[in-house]
Amino acid sequence: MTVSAVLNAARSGTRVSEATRQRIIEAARRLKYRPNAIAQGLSKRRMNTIGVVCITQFPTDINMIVHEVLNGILDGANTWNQYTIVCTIADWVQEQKMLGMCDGRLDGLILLGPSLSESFAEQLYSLTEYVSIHSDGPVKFGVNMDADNYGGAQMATKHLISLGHRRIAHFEGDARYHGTADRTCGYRTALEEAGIEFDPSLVFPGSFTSPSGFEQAQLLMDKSKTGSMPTAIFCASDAIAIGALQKLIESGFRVPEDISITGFDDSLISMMASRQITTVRQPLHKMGRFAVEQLLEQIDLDQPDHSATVIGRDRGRTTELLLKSGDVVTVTPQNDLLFRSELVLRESTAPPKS
Amino acid sequence: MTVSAVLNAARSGTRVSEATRQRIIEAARRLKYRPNAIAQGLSKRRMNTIGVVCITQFPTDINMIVHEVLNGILDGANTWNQYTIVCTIADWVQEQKMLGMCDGRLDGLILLGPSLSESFAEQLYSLTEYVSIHSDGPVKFGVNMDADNYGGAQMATKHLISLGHRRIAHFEGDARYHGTADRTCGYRTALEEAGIEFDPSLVFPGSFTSPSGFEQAQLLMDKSKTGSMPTAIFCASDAIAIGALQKLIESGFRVPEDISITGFDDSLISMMASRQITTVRQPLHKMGRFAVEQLLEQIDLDQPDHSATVIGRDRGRTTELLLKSGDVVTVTPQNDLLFRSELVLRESTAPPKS
DNA sequence: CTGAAAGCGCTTACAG
DNA sequence: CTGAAAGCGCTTACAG
Repeated sequence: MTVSAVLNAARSGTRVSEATRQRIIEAARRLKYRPNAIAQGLSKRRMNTIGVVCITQFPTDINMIVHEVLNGILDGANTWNQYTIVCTIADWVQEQKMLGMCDGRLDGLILLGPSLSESFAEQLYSLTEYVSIHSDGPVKFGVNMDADNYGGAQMATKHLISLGHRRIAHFEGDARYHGTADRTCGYRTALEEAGIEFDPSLVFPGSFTSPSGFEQAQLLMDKSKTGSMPTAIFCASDAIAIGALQKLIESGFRVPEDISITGFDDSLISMMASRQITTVRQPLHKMGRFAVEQLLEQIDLDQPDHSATVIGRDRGRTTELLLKSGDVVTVTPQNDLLFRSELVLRESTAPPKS
Repeated sequence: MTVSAVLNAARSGTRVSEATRQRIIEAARRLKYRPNAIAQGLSKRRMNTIGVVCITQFPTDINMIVHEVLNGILDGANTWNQYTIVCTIADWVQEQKMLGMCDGRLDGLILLGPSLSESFAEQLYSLTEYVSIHSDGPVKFGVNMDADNYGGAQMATKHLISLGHRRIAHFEGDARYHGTADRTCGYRTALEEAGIEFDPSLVFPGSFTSPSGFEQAQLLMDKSKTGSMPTAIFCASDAIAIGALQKLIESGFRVPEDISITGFDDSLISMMASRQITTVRQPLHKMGRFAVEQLLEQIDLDQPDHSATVIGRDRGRTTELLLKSGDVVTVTPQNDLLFRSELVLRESTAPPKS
């Protein structure tokens, strides 16, 4: 008991005489004593470990989003002295694997891009605290973080309009992700605000990959054989933009001279395409970092220092929070935390050819 | 005891009557019993967890190497039913953090691109088993994995020579990494085998980043103002190649028409440059996967199935192993495991102009 | 100020 | 075949 009290200097509940304290410290040094975290964990029911679950990243996938968020999480884990167990699953249907992790080895879970049924969400919540980022849909029993997809899409589209574009296509991402609809919605709003009629035939469904962008560009060109091509495309991800860019350049279009392209994400890949992509920045690193803070707060409910303060309300429907990091997030009625998006101007957009 | 025997079906040491077994299974189901991994770990001194240590990946870094290896490790962990604790450090001088992880929570460590002093290697080894990938130097008390840097560099250079190039520059990576010298050596051997005199003034030191490649290209052009430019560059990494490519294109050179460029790694970024980069493939995913197998074998020394069989020896200096995965690796006298490199032809190389 | 005792939830000889 | 007992290495009331 005395040894425990001395070595966990933090717990200063008990008072120990200086002589005993020194004797213990000296003995510990001499014996090279190293506390066993498993025994501590068993006793304290706290491992200072968070779990991260994400879909297996295929080696051929250029999508860096998950890794950028993961970097943020690892960064947050470092500053909050937490260990991180990273677990990849092939599919969100592998629910047993997630339940299996909750066997005492971790204190909470961060889910990256999950797709959870409500019943599973409840089951998981009975075992552990969790938060998610980029959830497919509303997340029950936990907080979900995302970028402001609506606002970001609106900004990107407005930017194209301000350059003089009137016919602007939209290449969508995976339909199951609810951010996809938000982005389409933001695009549509920007058009309508500018008095441009929304044309559903300019919206192309797809997925968040560059092959998808490639195909969507092909479809767009096929469709435009009879009429005229749009002068700009708002792509729902950087990967889509890169696929579209490649296809269009192959087909003899110049970007941005003949056609402007914007992406979404500001993933690292947006810098590396043959034309650097104008895009909407999601603060992926910050989102990962904050997920750790948020999760820790859910775990230690007693912890007094809230990571955010309310700074505004919008007709009671959304709430603006100021995070300790200085970032502002919006809480939606569905309890999603939305991080501000930001337009990043690069080479792939320009005014249309007169 | 009986419950334990029944629930760990694996341990069939003790025989239990079918009636008791059913009673136990039924009770477990009814109570939703879930074994506590921490208690198991405390008792068995095995957490089925491996630790991975790597340097913090900065958000702005396009270097995907660590993530590709990590994907391989996570893949291997999945197939071998291990959990993975990922820990980033700012610098390999943060030795306390690595020692601190070895508190019972993990059974072994994989170090990614470490730079260890011999004394620290010994200290670490006293606490846990470990393996490393891309170590800066020879690794004591553990196995290090790497690609065949010498052979890969030789292949890349030979390829350029076979296209007709005679003046070939080499942009080196970080000098502290011992693969750098191997690559320069392979480059030199290829030249000499082709009867081309090695010209030290064509070798440019640097680091494995695209800004480095950018600078090295600048230096090369500065140097060549008086004489003539080489017609090809063998870059020690894809990131270097991408930086060089960008600088050269900016400066009015066409790639590969005016100058050929090869990279090294076959990182995902090599596909995404404005000209797809001809490069040397390191099997990063496989290396990560195998690191898990190798580590597990070191941990469970009793485990009978060796992951490799000896298939050849070279004058007693190196040994060829055939892995269960079908891959062939070479064991060097320093006990490094070298994976075969492979030339990947893409757009950035072509015969010189006449 | 100090330490005996119980408990965290398992596993593993060992005795019946 | 079955279960009492000790042990894994800590922490935490609690009694002195």
